Amino acid sequence: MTLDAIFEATIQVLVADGPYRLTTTRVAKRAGVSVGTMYQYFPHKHSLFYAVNERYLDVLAEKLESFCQAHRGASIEQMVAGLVKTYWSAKAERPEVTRALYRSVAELDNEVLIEAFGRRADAATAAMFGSATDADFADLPTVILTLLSSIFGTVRNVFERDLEAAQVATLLRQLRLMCIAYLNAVKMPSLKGDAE
Amino acid sequence: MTLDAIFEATIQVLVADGPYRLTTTRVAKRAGVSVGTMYQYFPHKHSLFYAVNERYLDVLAEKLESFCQAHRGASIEQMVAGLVKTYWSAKAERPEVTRALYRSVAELDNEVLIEAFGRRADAATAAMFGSATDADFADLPTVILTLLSSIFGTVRNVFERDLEAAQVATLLRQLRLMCIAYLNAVKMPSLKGDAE
Amino acid sequence: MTLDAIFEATIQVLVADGPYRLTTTRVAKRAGVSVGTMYQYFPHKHSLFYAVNERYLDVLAEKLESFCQAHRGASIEQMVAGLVKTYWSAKAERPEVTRALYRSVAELDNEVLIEAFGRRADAATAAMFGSATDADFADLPTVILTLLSSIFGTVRNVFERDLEAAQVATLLRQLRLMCIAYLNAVKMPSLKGDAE
Amino acid sequence: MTLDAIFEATIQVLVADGPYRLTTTRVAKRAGVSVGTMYQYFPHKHSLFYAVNERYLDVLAEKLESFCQAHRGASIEQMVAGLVKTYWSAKAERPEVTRALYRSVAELDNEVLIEAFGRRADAATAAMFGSATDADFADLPTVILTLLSSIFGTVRNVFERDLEAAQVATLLRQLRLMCIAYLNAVKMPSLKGDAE
DNA sequence: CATGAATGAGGGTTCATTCAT
DNA sequence: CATGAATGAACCCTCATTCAT
Repeated sequence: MTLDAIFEATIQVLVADGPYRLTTTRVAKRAGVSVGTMYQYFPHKHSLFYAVNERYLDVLAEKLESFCQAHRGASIEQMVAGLVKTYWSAKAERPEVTRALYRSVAELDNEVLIEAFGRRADAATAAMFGSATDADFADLPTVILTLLSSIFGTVRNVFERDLEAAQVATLLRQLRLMCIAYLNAVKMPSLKGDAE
Repeated sequence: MTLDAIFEATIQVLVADGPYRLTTTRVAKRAGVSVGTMYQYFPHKHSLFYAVNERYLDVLAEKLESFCQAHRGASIEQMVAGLVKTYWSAKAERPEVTRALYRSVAELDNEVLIEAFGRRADAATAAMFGSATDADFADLPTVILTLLSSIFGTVRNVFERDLEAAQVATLLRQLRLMCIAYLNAVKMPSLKGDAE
Repeated sequence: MTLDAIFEATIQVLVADGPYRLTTTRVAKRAGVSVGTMYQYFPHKHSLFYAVNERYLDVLAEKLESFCQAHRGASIEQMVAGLVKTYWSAKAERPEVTRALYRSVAELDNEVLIEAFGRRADAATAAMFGSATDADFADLPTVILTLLSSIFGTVRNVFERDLEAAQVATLLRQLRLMCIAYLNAVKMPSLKGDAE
Repeated sequence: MTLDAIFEATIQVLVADGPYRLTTTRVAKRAGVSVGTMYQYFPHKHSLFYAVNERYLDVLAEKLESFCQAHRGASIEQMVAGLVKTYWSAKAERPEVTRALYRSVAELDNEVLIEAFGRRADAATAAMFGSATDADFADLPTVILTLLSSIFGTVRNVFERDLEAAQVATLLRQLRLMCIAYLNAVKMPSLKGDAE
C-alpha cells in the first residue's frame, strides 16, 4: 500500500540521511511515488513526520499493552523482567530506526504524542502491577511513574551513549534488579507476600 | 562580552523558536551583532550550536564533579540524595533551556560531547561511591553506569513528559528510594556494613 | 525551450554585466525563469558557465570541421584564406559575445574544453592540409599547430586590442599572407609543386 | 617596502588560490600588513588588481623596448629571433604568474592598460624594424601590428593549451620561421636587399 | 487522481569596506 | 598612521509547496 511505502521510506531516509536531509522529494522518490501524490496523503511535511512518530509510538504502546494484558496475576519479578525485555526488544529490533527517531523528535511538537503514549503505558502497566499476586502498593500511580520513567529513561540512555552489547546486557540485568529492589522497598507488607 | 552575548542569544532563540528556527541571522540579531561578527567567532552555524552544548555539558559536569568531590566518605544514602538533587537542580534551574537543549540534540553529531560528559560523570561518581563508608561494591563501574543511567534517564523523562511540580517532587523522592534500594541490593556484605 | 533561454540569458548577462556580475539570480531573471528552475537544469552556477562555453566551442569546432571537410584537395592558398575567414566570421558574428567569453575564461577550469576543441581543430585542419594538391609537409602536426596558434592567437589579439574595422581587414589580409608565406617556406619540394 | 610586499602577495595569492579566492584579507595577511594599511595604498580592491597588471605590463614593455633599442640596425632575422625570445622569456620566467594574470584579466576593465602596452610595443618594434639594414617596408605599422599580434597571440595560445616543453621549443622555432617568411614576403625590393 | 517542473522565500556564508581604538 | 573587529549587502543554493498537464 502506498501509505506504508511512504512511512517506510521516511524511516529509511531518516536513518540513512538524518533528519536534516529528510526532504519531501527524497522520501517520495524512495517511496516510489511523486511528491504530488505524497501531498495527497499528507498536507505538509510536518504531518508526515508526525504520523510516522504516531505510528511508531502506537506500535510500541500496543506491545506494552499486550504484554501487560498477558501477564496479569504474575509475580512482580516476572512483570519487571518482562516489561524491561518487551520495551528493550521493541527498541532494539531496529536500533538505527530507534536512534533516528529519538533524534528526530526535536522537529515536531510531539508533546501530545508523548503524553498519549505515556498514558497508555501508565494505564497498562498499572493494571498489570495492580494484579500482582505477590505485592500491593499504597500509591500505585507513583510507583508506576517511577518504574516507567526509570526504564524508559535508562533505555534511552543506552542508545544515546551507544554502549556495547556486553555493557547493555549487564545494564539491563541491573535495571531489573533495581526495579525489583525498588518495588520490594515500596510494596506494602501483606498476607499475599507470605510466599516470598 | 560579544561571545557571551552570542551564546545567550543562541539559547534564547533555541528556547523561543526551537532548533528548527535557529538561524544565524536570528541569533545575530538577538545577540545584537551582525552575522559577519558571528562568523568571526564560529566558522559555521554548527560550531556555534556545538559550542553551546559543550559549554552546557561542561557546567553540568563541573557541578557533578564538585559535588562528588565534596562528599567523599559520606554514606551512600547521602550520596544518592545529593546526586539526584545536584543533577536535578542543574537541569531545573532554567527548565526551558534544558528542554530546548534536550530537543536540539538531533542537530549535531554530539556523540563525542555526550561520551566526554559521560566519562566525567562516571569517574567523579565512581570516585565518590568508592569512598563510601557504609558500602563496598564488587563491580563499581557497572553499579555507577546503572545508577547514572537511571538518574539521567528519569530526569530526562520528567522534562519530556512535562510533569507537574507535585509529581516531580514525588518522583524525585521515589528515584532516591529506588537508587538506595538498588545499592543496598548490590553492595557486598562487609565489616563496614555492621552499623546498618 | 527553457534551456535555450537560460543559455542565451547567461550570454546576455555576461555581455552586459561581465563575468563578475554573472549571478544566478540575474541569469534566472533575464531568462524569465526562477532560480529553482535553473538549478533543475544545472547543478551549480559553474556548470551553467561551463555548458555555455562548451556549446560555444562546439559550434566553433563544427564550423571549422565542416569547412575543412569541404575543402579537401584545394590549394593551400584557398585553405588558408578560408580557414582565416571561417574562424574570423565565427568570432565576429557576435563580437560582444566573443569578447565576453574570452574574458570569462578565468572563471572556469576549462582546460579540458580547450584541449578538446584544440584536438578537433588540429585534426580537421591536418586532414585538410594533408590533402592539399599543391604541397606536402614533412611534419604536418607541427605545421598545423603553428598555423592554428598563429591564427587563433592573432584573432584573439584583435578582440583584446579592440581594433577598428579597417585595421582588422588589413590585419586579416596580412595574416593570410603570413600563413601562406610560412607554408611555402616549410613545404617539401615535390612533383606536385611543379605548377608553382 | 610595503608596496612591493603587497604586489608580490597579490600575485602569490592569485597563483596559489586563483582570481576567485583573491580576497583583500588574504592578500593583506600574505603581505604581512593589515587590511587597513592596504586600503591606505589602494582605495579599493580593484585598484590593487589594476596596479598589479599595470606594473606587470610595464615591466614587459620595458623589456621589449630595451631589446628593440639595443638591436637597431640589425638584420630582420636577428630582430625576429630576439623579439620572440625576449617576449617568451619574459612570459616564461614565472609561468604560473603569467597564466594567473592571463586568467585574471577578466576582472578588470583593462582595455586602457592593454592599449597603452600595445602602443609602446608597437612604437618600439616599429622603430627597430624601421632601422633594419636588410629590409624596408611600405606600410611598417601594418607589418608591426601583424607581427606582434601573431607573436603575442601565439605565445598566449601556448599557455592556454599548456603545451609540453618540446612542443613549445618547436613551436617557437616555427614562429620565428613564420615571421621571417612573412617579412620577406612583404618587404620592398631594395638595394639593401642585395645581400639576400 | 498522479505527476514532477516550476517557484521563490529563506537559509548559510563570504568579503569588500569602514572606523574606533 | 596602523590595526583588525565589525558590518551587512549580496551571493549561491535548497526545498516545501503548488498546479498545469
